[in-house]
Amino acid sequence: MTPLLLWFRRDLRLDDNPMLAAAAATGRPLIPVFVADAAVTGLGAAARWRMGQAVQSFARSLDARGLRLILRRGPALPTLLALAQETGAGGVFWTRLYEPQTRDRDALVKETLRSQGLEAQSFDGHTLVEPWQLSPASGPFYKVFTPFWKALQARGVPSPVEAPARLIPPATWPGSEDLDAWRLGAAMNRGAPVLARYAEIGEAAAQARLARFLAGPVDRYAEDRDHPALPATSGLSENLTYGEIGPRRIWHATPPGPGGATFRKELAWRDFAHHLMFHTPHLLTEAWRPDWAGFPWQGESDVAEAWRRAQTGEALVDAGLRQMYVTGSMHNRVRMVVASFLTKNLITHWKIGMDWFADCLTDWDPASNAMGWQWVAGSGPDAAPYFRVFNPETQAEKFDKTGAYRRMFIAELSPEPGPDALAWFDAAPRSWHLDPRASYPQRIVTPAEGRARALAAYEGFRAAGQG
DNA sequence: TTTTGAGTTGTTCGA
DNA sequence: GTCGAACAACTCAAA
Repeated sequence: MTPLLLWFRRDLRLDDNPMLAAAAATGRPLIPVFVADAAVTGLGAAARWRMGQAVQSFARSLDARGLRLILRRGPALPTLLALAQETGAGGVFWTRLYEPQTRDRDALVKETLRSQGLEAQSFDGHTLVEPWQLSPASGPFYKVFTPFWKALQARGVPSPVEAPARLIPPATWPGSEDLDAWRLGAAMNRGAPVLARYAEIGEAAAQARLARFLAGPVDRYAEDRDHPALPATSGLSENLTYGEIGPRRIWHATPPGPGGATFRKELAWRDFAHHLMFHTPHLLTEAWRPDWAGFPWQGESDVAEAWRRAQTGEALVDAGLRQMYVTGSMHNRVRMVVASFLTKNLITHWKIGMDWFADCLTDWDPASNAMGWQWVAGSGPDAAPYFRVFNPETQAEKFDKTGAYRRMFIAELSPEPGPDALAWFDAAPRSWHLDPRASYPQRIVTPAEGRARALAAYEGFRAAGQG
């Protein structure tokens, strides 16, 4: 009975973890390991900080079950091979992920381990269903959400598996590195203590979040989810990102009725993004529609910088960008508004916006973000038509009528700014020279100008016979 | 094989 | 204030 290495990546949970359940069922000693390779060190600042928190929390919950999380730095393959040698492990188990680089890495790991006589087994559980399990009769994968959604419901979502009752430790533990020495939060500078006020870290916190959502907000989810000042959403994307909770656990916990159904649909969107990324990996890096490759997006500019610094003078846009900088998250509706503003009103490349999201979001997920940005920009699957330009004023009037959300995050708009608005001045770089007493900036572009600019750009592109 | 209905999230304008 | 149409044309999925 040689030990098994459990290579944890984004499945940092005991519950609803098919890999862990399968490993426990073997009755063999288990050695959990987390490897900080380029997939970790290459994360954006906020996500890297948050990953460190997730790892720390998971290490504690393994401790409580008599196991340890062994930490190692370096490229995954040699690190795992060395650890297997060191511990006499007979194999490695892990939960599958679907980014192209990750798939390449994991395929090589699997092949190499097996060629050296070690077991290598991967498991599902990161998504509701595997990206290849749903397909239309007419082709290999879905390109439109609604048929995907119908097919998902028809197929059904596997039940979550319970946390294993018994986990067997090895006779001796290999050495582990020190998480603090990895300095995963280093790039956050002043932002880390601010983010820490908002983050809800670890499996227990994720379960509590789900329970809180199910105890109230879910019933009004369909009506309230678009209003960013309301506590109407689950906030679980942060935890799903690190696998602190499993999507199948969430799916099966939600009630029937319109609130639950609308919420499950959002979970299905997460799966749809993974489905698209799996079948068309260029979703992450290039215009998904090839005919959009030549669209005249602007690159870096003063207006792009003003957008990042939440100084566009458009209150709903700035509020969203400040919410993201301060809390590591942004309300879904506002994500669309800020993305539309950047890509359409400012004709700036969606990758510039996506890169900023990657740096700021604690719920950063490449599939969901690439799909979302390309959807807004018009270059993506099932994309918004070019004439669909969000008017930030109209959106604010519709979804933040009282201005509560805008005042919540913009100190200059409130005589007595609250803690969320002030937090931005604590978190943002000193080099931005921010002053809470300064007056709120003028608009860098009015909604009318922005709309005209966007429509003209798209019209020109179409007239040039490319769009 | 061909046909047909449908497609996350909007805005504006004019009746 | 409310409502429907226009804003394009195309691709996708399923019958």
